[in-house]
Amino acid sequence: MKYSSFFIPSLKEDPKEAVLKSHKLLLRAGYVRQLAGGIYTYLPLGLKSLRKLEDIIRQEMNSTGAVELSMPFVQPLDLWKESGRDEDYGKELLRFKDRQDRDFCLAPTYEEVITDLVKKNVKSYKELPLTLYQIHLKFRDEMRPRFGLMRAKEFIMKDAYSFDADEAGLDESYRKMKRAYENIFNRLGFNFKFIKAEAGEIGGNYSEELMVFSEYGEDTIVICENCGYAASTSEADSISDYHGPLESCRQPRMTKLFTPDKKSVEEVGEYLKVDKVCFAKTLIYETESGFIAAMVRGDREINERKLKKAAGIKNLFLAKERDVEKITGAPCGFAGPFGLNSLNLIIIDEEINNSEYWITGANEKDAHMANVKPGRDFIPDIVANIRTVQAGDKCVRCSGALSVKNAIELGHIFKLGEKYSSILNAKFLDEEGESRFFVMGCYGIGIGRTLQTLIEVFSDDNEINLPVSVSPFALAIVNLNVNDERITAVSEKIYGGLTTMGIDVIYDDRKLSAGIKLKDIDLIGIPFKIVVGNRTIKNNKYELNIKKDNTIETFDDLESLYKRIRELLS
RNA sequence: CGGGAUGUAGCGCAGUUGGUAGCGCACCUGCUUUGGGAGCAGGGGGUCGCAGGUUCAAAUCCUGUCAUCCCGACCA
Repeated sequence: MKYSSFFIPSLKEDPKEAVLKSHKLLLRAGYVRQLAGGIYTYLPLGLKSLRKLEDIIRQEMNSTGAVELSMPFVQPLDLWKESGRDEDYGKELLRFKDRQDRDFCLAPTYEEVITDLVKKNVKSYKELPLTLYQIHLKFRDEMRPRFGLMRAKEFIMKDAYSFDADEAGLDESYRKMKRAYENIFNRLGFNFKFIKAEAGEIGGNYSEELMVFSEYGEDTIVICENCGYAASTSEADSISDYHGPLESCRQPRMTKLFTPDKKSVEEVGEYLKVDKVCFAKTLIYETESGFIAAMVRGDREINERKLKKAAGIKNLFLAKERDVEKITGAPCGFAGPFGLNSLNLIIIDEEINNSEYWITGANEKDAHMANVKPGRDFIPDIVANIRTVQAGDKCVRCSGALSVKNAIELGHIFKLGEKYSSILNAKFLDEEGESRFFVMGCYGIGIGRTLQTLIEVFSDDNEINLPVSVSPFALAIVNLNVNDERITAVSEKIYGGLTTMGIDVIYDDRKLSAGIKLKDIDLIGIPFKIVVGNRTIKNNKYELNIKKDNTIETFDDLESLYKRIRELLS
């Protein structure tokens, strides 16, 4: 491909709408352009890269026996009403009407359509197991799309759906798919991990997320280097810590401390010169069944998901200031676990119960209470693990030190069981002639997000760096001076030679100064580069630049150059 | 949906107390250049996001609205 006839609108400066390195690079290198918030055009370069990524995924999917198809992006809303997800999905499901005034929606996912398809076309256990997949658009009307392709409203996904006769079959399909995912992400060179996850809107019995470690990931996950334990921060558990109480706090009754204008644990700790771990903080939450108080150690955060579960409630948010004042009789910042009005429940973290003599708020302006002892000074209704794991905590499995890392979710695999087949009444006949629901699984990979993550993880601030397998071109030839006949002759000879060899080459034949062309080629991320200029002619040697190692190899003749390239690309 | 920021040439930005809009890069023409974002000369390009209002006069002040981005909530 000649650069002059291709379309690569590269940008010299960072576009102001991008913050994330990978997002800036995608725009600067002419891979994508935004049309509206969360809606992108893939430019030729981005599309080439995307296709290569898709092919890797296709190969691995096909090798598990999965079969590709393509389902409609526009779907009748009736199907969603039937499954009940018309309501469940809420505003993320974009609805509209056709000219006949019939309701339709843009597909945020395809469980309904695939289940309907299989229901109508698969009748016997003899046709199972069956795994179907597709690679194409989904649309979710996100409240806040951001970071380029990382969280877009319209995005490309690989989604696969398995159909089995029973649970054992599902387990096998799931296992195969998980292995395919491992192959895919290993081929891409990612450092990743599967973690157990909440099933969310898709639902089902069991699911795992494929997380790739990256500083800028939107998710935080907890991992144990020692035993391999990994879980999302919202799920992770750690062994309760025990901090012995301060000697000075070991008193037979509570003692009031004067803490003028000191509200946060931070402020009070500094004022009293006491470590944050000696505090127990009390937070008031509003729930569907009234107000509750929750306590964790001063240096910790409450895990609201765990709190909901332990308290048996669904909705939870921090009480408004005015309500806190009503309940505690003091301004925000001085809440303690005793003498609380109109409160339904006090739930405390295990760590609070394990130790004694805490410092808490005194429910009085400018005062805190020391020597507070659970069971003596207040009676908790529930003791449970309601804290968020933090770095340094002890692993629940092996007591090793846990660390907390940011990660990006690139894949999610689910055991759905009979969730959709039962709702949509999708059945087959088993060996005994009995009618049974299909046992399903579903498996997704965010493709655009994966492409951007490759760039995020492997590139530096000014140059995209992609593995050869997904780079838009394998090799670039840069003609430094198209006005020089000798240089052009050599460039074109190499271009012809490599093209004949079937190598995906981009040849920069533009009438521009050398610097611009070199910068552009480096920016767009081509792994190998042959520069042809005066030096080539003078020395009668060919130069091959290997981007990954930042090295240059020189060759006396084209044969040895071609041989080396063939070697590098194999 | 709450909080915040920004909308001026293709891109990045400046524009003071209100007085008829500018810089860099890019673009076009010509010549000279070509191993890391070239030089000289000439040139084109704007409904200052949009709609109202105040004023003799609005990019500038006021009101509304739309868009984009960030934080949060939400979702995965």
